[in-house]
Amino acid sequence: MISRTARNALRAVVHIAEGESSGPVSARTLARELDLPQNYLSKTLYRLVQSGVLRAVRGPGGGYAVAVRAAELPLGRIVDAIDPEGPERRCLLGRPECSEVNPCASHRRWCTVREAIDAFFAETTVGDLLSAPPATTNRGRR
Amino acid sequence: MISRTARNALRAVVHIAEGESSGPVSARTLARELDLPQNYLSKTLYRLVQSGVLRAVRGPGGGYAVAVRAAELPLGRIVDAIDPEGPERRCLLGRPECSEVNPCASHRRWCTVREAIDAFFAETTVGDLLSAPPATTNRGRR
DNA sequence: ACTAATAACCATATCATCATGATCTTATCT
DNA sequence: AGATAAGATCATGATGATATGGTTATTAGT
Repeated sequence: MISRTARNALRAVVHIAEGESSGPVSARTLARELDLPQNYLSKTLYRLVQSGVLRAVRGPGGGYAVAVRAAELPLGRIVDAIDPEGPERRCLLGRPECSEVNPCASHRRWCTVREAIDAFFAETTVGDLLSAPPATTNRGRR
Repeated sequence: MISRTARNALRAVVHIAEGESSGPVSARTLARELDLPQNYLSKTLYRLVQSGVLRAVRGPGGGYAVAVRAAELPLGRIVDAIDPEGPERRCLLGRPECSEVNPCASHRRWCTVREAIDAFFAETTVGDLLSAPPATTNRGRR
């Protein structure tokens, strides 16, 4: 569905957004807390910086911070920045000639599914994933 | 979404089902007509035989035939036979603790999407993909 | 029995993704 | 200016999916 790297990116951005008030989060800290290799994560974070999702602050005390308000950051924007090709756009059977004008029999039904997926990534934001950490006491946030 | 191998399997089964009346189709013929490497396809077909989707006939004049009526063969049965793990069942963020009893914020919405996908593969059959080949005259099948 | 067609199987190569380790660049602080 | 913390980048290795080539087993026809 989405690549492993993209899932890591989602986790990272959510984590960064959660610690937003305590200043930028370093790749080192992130790597430890998400249990991911630092350099691999670093590359992912860099792509997010390039695509404008994150802000990078260099030097001591630096790290990464979200560049967009979490509530206005759809998950799709993160996934698009990471997954090279985006989700498969072709016909399920790979029929090249299958399109809106000349749909194969499954095309219509498959489109419905694809639209549900697209809607999810377009409408769910990082903000939706914040807070309410299940196992934590939830003292009147917001 | 589904692996490339699974997509090849779908194409193969559809192709075999389409030529059902002319007897079994050999791997060689299939490979040529689908433009796939024969041995790779062969392995895929074998898995479909093992899972009861296809019937294999050995010896001269042999080949593969569908073992189930196309209209009663959901695409999911083919995909399941090929894709080792099946579709990702975990939380989008990979949170291990995220489940029905303790859903993360995106869980509910994501489930909706997953259900749409599951429904597609459960309800769309090979029969739905047969016939109506766009460029062919469609003389009153059924 | 022999031959040929065909599926079944095995060993290896290729390629993309994922991951690791080392090094370079930039910024802050003293 | 020098030391240090941090991001950016490069080169390489590991892993799994994909693909290839060859070998063996089974069946049909003669």
